[in-house]
Amino acid sequence: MEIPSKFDAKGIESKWYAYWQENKFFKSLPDNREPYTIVIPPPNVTGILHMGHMLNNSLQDIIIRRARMRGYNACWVPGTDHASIATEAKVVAKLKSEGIEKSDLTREDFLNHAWEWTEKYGGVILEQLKKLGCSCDWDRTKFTLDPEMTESVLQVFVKLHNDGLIYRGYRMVNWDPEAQTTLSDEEVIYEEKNGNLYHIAYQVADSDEQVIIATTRPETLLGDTAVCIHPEDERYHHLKGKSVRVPLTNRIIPIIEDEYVAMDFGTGCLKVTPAHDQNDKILGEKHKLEIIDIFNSDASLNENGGIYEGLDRFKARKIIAKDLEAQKFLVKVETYLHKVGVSERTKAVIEPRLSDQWFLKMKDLADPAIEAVLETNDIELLPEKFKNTYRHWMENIRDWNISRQLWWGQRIPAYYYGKGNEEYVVAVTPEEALKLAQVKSGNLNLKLTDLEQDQDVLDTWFSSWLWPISVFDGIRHPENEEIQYYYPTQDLVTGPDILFFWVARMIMSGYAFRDERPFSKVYLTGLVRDKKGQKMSKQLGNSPDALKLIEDYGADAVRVGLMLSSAAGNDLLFDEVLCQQGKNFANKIWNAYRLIEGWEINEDLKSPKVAQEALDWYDNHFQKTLAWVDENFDKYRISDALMSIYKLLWEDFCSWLLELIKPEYGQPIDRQTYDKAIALFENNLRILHPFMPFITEELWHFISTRKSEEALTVSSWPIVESFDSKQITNFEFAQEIIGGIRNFRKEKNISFKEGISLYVNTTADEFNYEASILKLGGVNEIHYSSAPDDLLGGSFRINNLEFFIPTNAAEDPEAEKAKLTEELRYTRGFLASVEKKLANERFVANAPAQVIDLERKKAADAIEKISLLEKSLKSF
RNA sequence: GGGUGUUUAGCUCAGUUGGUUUAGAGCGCUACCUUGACAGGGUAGAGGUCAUGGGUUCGAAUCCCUUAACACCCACCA
Repeated sequence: MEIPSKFDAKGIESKWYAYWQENKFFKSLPDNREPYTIVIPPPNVTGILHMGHMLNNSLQDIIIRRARMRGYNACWVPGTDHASIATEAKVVAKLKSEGIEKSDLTREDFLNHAWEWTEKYGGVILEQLKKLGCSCDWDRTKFTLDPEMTESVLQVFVKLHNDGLIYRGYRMVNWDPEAQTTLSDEEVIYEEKNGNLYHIAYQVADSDEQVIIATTRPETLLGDTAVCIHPEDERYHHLKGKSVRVPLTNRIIPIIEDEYVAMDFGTGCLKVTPAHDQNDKILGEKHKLEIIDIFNSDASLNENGGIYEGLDRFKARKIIAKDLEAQKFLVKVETYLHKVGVSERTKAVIEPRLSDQWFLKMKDLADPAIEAVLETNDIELLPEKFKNTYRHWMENIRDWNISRQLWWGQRIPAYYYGKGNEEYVVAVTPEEALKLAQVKSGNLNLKLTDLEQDQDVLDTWFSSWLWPISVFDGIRHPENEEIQYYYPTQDLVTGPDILFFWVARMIMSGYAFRDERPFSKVYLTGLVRDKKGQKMSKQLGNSPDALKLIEDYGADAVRVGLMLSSAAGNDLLFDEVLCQQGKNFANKIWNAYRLIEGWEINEDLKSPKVAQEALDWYDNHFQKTLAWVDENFDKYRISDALMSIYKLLWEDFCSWLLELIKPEYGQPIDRQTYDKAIALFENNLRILHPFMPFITEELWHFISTRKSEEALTVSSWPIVESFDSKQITNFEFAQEIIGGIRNFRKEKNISFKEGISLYVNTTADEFNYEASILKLGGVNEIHYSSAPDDLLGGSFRINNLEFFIPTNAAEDPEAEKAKLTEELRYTRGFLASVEKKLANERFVANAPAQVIDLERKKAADAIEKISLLEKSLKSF
């Protein structure tokens, strides 16, 4: 088959992906091989591929492809997440654009719209992963809202509830007024914002005196139910037991004392609004204060807002500030930099709000998860620095608010049969709930229609924390073959931003529901930033279109581009030039094969010495590199592994090996050299395949006609054999000599085509790779002796050998002399530093013998070189 | 406010338990090469007081402390 002169990535990618799929190479079923399992971090079902996904999934693909080639039963489970708040927000926005309000729809209607949306856009991202080359077992694709997945979630809820770990509580939660739902603490991001600190005067009841209170939120004074001072604050001693009048209202509220108040902040006097602040709520409980909730669910003021009812909170703040000023209650306003919590999804400012929510107790779940990561090393976090972050969060873990006031998600399986706080039951199905309710209430006449299911759904992460188990149906059927075989999985590759959201919770669920770790290694990638170091985001518009990159450069090139500088845990500064580098690399490999393929084979030729030398060296060098690559893989240093393969192919294989075995132009090659070169090239393709699956598969099939079972993707990863490092060192020396010759030619302007002679002051037996030096140095003959004194030419030195090359033209003696003088100066300086060390008695006494010997050898070599240089200089 | 991490060539980063020719790679840069697989190429070269100041040691980019800058995480200070 004729190989095209240009490598066309686009043309071959879909071809090979289809081929892999048709042959079910990515499909995995339990068998007697050892499993190697990765579950994908499920992207949002309606999401589209961005740079973070590309990085993350390229890594997973590289790891799983190598595992497959190493003979493991490799299983990469794909899927998507329903992402309740994000997806619901998108659906609400879409309906709004059509003039439909969510509040006008029934729950059922809304869910129909949501499913329609999901079916339309869902899975787009999975198709995009295929374009990237991801070798997932697509038959296993899961969605967190699949019926089996949902059932698993509900079973877990019921179990945890029955174990007393899930409870219902009237608590202060983070309320997102835009999405109209609560958020977990992790979903709130604190942003530094410039706000105002309003100093407001509260009139002391039955007195002319005022107390000044500083607040950032004047509108909440409508919900004030006390003013608090520190019991030891002498400024306010006389106010103990008195009351104040809330400005703008006629309410009289007590002055209470509590040590919670910081005397040195603001005025040392605090207004207490138990309905709208976590700490105020605690104070309120302690001092049995009234709770006045002043907000509607959209954060507009409710009937408790009096004349301000109906106003949005920010509008109300402005108007109230104005009114306070008009009525002389506003003493002063300072600008104040403080942190404001906003919703991760909607960016709306979070409102602390009291409401009934479901919580999961975390302490008991956390203990085994702490032990696994920090004590037994059952689970390894890479890079290790995340252990500290993990420890801190886990040791201070708080109960998890798992209810969301949304419709898109798993509805909480709690069924109310009465109005009382405890008049509910929890069960996976309504039928089971009914039975339980009949027993609990003692009313056997209860009917299904008497039950009312909780309106809330569960936090998305309450389904994804089961992911490694539920994708193998291990919740519903803990003994099934799949979960027994594939669980625990090997690696989890994800971003550190979801270490708490997801990773930590999966670890907890793993021990809770299977008594075993969910994975053994967590590879935390960095963020993808642009080359200026800014985080890539839609808002900034600095994120390249992932698919366009693949289109422009090819999937292999983009993968290489991403991997070239992405050490674990380090942010990746992405620049398109990296993809160009990847593309150039693909081109290089392509052309390397074109060169070999173009050689005509002559069966009668014997293989030349230079080819034997070179092939032998490369064989050894390949083994050495392979060992290094394996070592880097074991340490999850994927970019280092790639870089050594990159250099192996580009420099060692193309620039050295191929140049050495290349026959003269138009001449045929011998069979032995050709076959060996092909075999070595095949090994190159094997180790490159996980990184660049498409081009390597393409070339693999060009090399010979192969049956499907001989596809590269299911071939084998080479096994490290022993290698002769002496040979490698010897060749490196030959490379230096060749470099010296090339440098010499350049300095003296001697064309490569012009053959030269070489004199060297050593014996032939000490000289390895002679044939290679002859060929790549363009050397006609080597004389193993010093050059005759009267011969015109120039010299250079490698280690303590002196090389001399005769030239026709007389050399510029001054230049030659200057060069020698400079070399001499350097070598003397070097010798001096070594001798200084050796002269130090304590060094000789304390350093290991090896180190001292080495220093002595350095000194001896330097002395020898100095004498060479001095001798040469004398001839001027 | 607390914590963690980073700081090595123009850029992005290695530097493996302190000693391997007075620091390495890739990219970029410079010079030369219309070489027959590849100009998306070849050959060679320049470029670093290892952030700062101190300390430990025979010996420090590597260990300890100070300072500075940056990044991230956590936290209820109105």
